[in-house]
Amino acid sequence: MLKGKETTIYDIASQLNISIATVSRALKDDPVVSKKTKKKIFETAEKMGYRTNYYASNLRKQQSNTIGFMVHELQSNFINSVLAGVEKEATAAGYDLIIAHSQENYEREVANAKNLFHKRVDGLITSLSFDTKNLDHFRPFTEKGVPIIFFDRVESGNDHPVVVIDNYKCGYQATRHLIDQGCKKIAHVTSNLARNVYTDRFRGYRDALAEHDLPFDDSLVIIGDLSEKAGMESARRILDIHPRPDGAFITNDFVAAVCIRTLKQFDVAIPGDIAIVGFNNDAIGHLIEPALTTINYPGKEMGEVAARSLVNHLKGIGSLRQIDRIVINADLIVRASSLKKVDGPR
Amino acid sequence: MLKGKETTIYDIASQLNISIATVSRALKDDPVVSKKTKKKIFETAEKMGYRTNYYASNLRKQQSNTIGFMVHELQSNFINSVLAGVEKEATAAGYDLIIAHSQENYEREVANAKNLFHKRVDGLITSLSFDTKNLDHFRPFTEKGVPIIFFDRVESGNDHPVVVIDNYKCGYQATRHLIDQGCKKIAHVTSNLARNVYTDRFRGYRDALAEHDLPFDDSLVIIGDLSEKAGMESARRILDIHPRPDGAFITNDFVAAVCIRTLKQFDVAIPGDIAIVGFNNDAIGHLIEPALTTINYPGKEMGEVAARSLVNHLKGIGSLRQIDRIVINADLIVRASSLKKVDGPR
DNA sequence: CTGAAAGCGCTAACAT
DNA sequence: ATGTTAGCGCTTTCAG
Repeated sequence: MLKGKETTIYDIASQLNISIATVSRALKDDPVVSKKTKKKIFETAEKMGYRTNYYASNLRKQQSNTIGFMVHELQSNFINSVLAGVEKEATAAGYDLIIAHSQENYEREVANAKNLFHKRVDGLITSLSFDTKNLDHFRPFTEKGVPIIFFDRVESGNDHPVVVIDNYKCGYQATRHLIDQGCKKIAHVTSNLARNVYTDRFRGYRDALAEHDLPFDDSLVIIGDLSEKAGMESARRILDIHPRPDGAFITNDFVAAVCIRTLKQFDVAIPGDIAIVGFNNDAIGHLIEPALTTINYPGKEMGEVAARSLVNHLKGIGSLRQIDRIVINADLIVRASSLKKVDGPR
Repeated sequence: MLKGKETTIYDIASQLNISIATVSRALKDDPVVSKKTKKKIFETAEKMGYRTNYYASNLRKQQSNTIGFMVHELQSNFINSVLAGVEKEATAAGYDLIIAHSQENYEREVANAKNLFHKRVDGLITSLSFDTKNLDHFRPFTEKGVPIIFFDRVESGNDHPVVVIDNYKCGYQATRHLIDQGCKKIAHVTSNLARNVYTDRFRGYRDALAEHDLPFDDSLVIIGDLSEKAGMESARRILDIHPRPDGAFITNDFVAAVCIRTLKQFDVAIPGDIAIVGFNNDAIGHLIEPALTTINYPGKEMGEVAARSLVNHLKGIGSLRQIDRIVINADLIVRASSLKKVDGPR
């Protein structure tokens, strides 16, 4: 970016003996410029290797054409699906993306938010960290009127639109499915119950139990982070329960996969002894054995919807102000790991 | 970004009755400004809710503080590890990231390159698409002196530094390991042999065979893309070979996992009938059964190294000019899927 | 140590 | 349909 003088609209203008205003207009395809001059301008721009200086343009226009994407973790299948969706829509609409990840850490999230604010993103798409306590760090955005869309892990009761799935329903469905399969004692392996996604799934689990006259038992709820270690520990915790549960609803496919592996090592038959339902529909789900029953959580669609809504708002096509939440479809995918009644494939 | 007037250095200056130059200097912690004025300036900046206008700053300084990250695919474990590494280093050094993905498509890659060039990235980190034919679209960068670092999928014989693993050695190691396990007929499931990563692994495979007096047989080389469908087809191709291979080196863990699943469905014992080695060390590897022997391809480290090298070059600490390639360590991880001689863990 | 002033490249209101 | 011009907010000589 340093070598060789950059061509500017001044260069094009003087080359063609016209004014910079005309060049500027032509370059943005303003219909007010005649076809002929436009053509000349485009040609010489091309010839002279002109490239727009977005810094000058943004400075002048007072907008950044940039969307911030701040998430708790980048190395996650789900988040990456979302990112792919966001990237697709944002690029299509001519927006850049600045990404920041908080490594599940509140302090870092605050720092990232500050940074994105200073970078003057036009809008923000974000999912909260594990231990995010409050939303104060988003206040500057609100004050400047920078729209924020939360997805997946969201905080209830704020003014920002939210893109989510119906976690309650999914939790209910998953548990209900296990009950339908004849499970009487269903463990629930999950994560930080302060986060909406997990509370809602938990409520679904509880209500499904209640509606089918199964007792809720606190000791069946196993909480951990989403690590492999936590998965193995959860499996051991399940093994320590007597009598042993005959079903488990695990709110993360990776953890479910680790659990299944560990349980099998202890000669527990899946689904025979314990039927298992995961969550997310990661690729691992149908590669492990038995194939994992799970909830399909369509990240890419979620990203597309979030980005599209944000972009439309920014462009003045429709507003986010009227929107409280957008709920994306998510469904149960039944595979072998939960099928007690019918024989699974193979 | 529109609501409420932004505070500028002018506001701070007039508030404090000093010049904007001093404010500007203080804000970047220029040692030439006295401690006292600096303190005052920081305080009122904070109080007035000042935020740097990077567009003005970049315009003035003629640099973007932005790094482009252009890859063939965003929904890939490997790429995401790399991205995580790049993001970490770039953020630490105060650079923004613009990401673009080409969906394995040459035309889109060309368009993305053009876009990033126009966005004036200070440097570019990229991995080529499946069918990228030439590097012409990178010429503008070269001409302007914008440094490019290629990783993973690279084109040989260009002037840009490259961050890779020793694919040849890894291919050799993987094959050698299978030979050590007693395999006599080893299939090779891989992808587009025009891409360095796959050619090099292929050469390693061939040479390992040759060195151990095993004949090379063209019909044992199975080429496909990296999809699930391709994985299943590859497995069927293997099954169609008579006599059946007793080993397979598959250059992608996901494809390997699909192959294993499919082979098992046809009652082929892994590793008993066919020993298998994958590539990448994705998480699936140790969740499937048997656990997958693979090559650990450390994406995050690769991203970190690439970004750090680029950043250092941009900051003038060390230059990329002297560097042709940086080779990251990658090693064989032996798990059950290839262990014919010893019994694997369960 | 501080200030004055020029100018980075562009947009848009206002002319013509 | 085209031109003139005033900034957008910052950095950086050059002067003091």
